[in-house]
Amino acid sequence: MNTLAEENYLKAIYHLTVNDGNAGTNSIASSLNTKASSVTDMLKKLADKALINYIPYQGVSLTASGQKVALGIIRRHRLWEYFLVEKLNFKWDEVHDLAEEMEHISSQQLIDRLDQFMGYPKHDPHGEPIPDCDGYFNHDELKLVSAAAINQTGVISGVCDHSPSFLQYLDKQELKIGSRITVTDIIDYDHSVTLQLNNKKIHISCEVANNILIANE
Amino acid sequence: MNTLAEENYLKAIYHLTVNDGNAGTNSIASSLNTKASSVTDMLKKLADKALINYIPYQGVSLTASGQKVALGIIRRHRLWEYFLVEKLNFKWDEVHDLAEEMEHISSQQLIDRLDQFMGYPKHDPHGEPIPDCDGYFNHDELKLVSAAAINQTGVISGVCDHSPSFLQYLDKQELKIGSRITVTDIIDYDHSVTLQLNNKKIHISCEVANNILIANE
DNA sequence: TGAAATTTTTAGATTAGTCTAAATTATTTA
DNA sequence: TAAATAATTTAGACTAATCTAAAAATTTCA
Ligand SMILES: [Mn+2]
Ligand SMILES: [Mn+2]
Ligand SMILES: [Mn+2]
Ligand SMILES: [Mn+2]
Repeated sequence: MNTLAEENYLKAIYHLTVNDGNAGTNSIASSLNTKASSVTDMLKKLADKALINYIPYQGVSLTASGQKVALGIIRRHRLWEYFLVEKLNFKWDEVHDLAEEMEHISSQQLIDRLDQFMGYPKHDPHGEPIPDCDGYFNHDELKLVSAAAINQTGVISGVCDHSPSFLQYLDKQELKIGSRITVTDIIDYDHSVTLQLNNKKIHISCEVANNILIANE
Repeated sequence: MNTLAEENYLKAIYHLTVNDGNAGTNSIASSLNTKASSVTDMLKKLADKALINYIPYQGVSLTASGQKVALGIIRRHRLWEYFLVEKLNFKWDEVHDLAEEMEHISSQQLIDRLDQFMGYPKHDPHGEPIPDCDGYFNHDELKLVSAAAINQTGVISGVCDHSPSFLQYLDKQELKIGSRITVTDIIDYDHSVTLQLNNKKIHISCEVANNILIANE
């Protein structure tokens, strides 16, 4: 089995490489709040275990088995987040750090029964897809609000920033997963966006628009 | 906060001292499957943190704050065991090792909401009392079946041995928490015991009788 | 009560994970 | 294309937790 530190590295590498296939030592270090030299040490261990492809100075990618481990951790993280919100009434801005701890409980049986108990949810409280027990999940086609055209309508289906302060701001604006919004105006000057939500007009900054994902209908 | 190793030591010391107030280095070592020299090292750390009273060569006891920490860990352990059995349909012989991992997730809010979600259970699947958030619990007056007299009736309310093989044996005999039994015979030769359970007669060894607790009515 | 046995502590190593500082390699840019 | 800059690795050290072997203290009991 893998240690807690190894699991955290694998998950970080997964997130860093899921779009562009390669991650550098520095980017891993900053995403884990650690130092580049510590990362180098760990990369050697993960390479020895055949969980990553590592060429010194050239960065890393996950091997098939490393990806499988990473997706297992992400599955556990998202299922626990769902559990905390749906069963224990936590708010969506309160669950991430707790799930960071809970994701390391390694029993396969535990997680599969938790999944069953909750009715096999497909998305976590932030709209992220939950991998099934084989690591498969739907790659939803989502678009940033900041990339939408005027008059475009969509359903809020995800957020890029999971920080409590961002999520609390969305709560205050009543922008939540599942809300149907229409982009009614885009200000040229600062790229801020006006949305129609039910009977309400909401004006959000470019930065906020850049962190909300909508599904086209 | 305390490390995982520190928590395991505190819990072990609690269990070793709950009856007789003092625990020695060797008994702690054997209950944690570690070596006496490792225990001595850790005892110094715990004493520095004022969690135990430690006099070299004289054994240890928990301080008030050490006991509070230990009871918090035991509360978490037993609540997770209850959750696993009642919500996720694990059997009572399957949950202990998993709870050993889960008990170290430290969020107070998590555990209090879990407690509420389950309706504030008073006992875990093995009949052990669950401390409340302040560490209080009922000290049930229980008696070993091996200490009962002929014709005594009681309700199975706890087990001393939590090993899967013992619990599976009890399942096979249909002896479970809540079963009303009567001691109908005690064999002088080997101290084995005959029980009446519903319409059935069950004969158990002295060793088994020594690990079942009943509540007098 | 004083040796023998037992228990406990100390001394010295080891491993995982981390750090700072220095050296090395790769990339940028003038 | 050769400095300058940036990224990465190496060297050496530290902490927590563990181990084995040896020393010291305590307990047992002849
Ligand atoms: Mn999260
Ligand atoms: Mn999430
Ligand atoms: Mn248990
Ligand atoms: Mn139990």
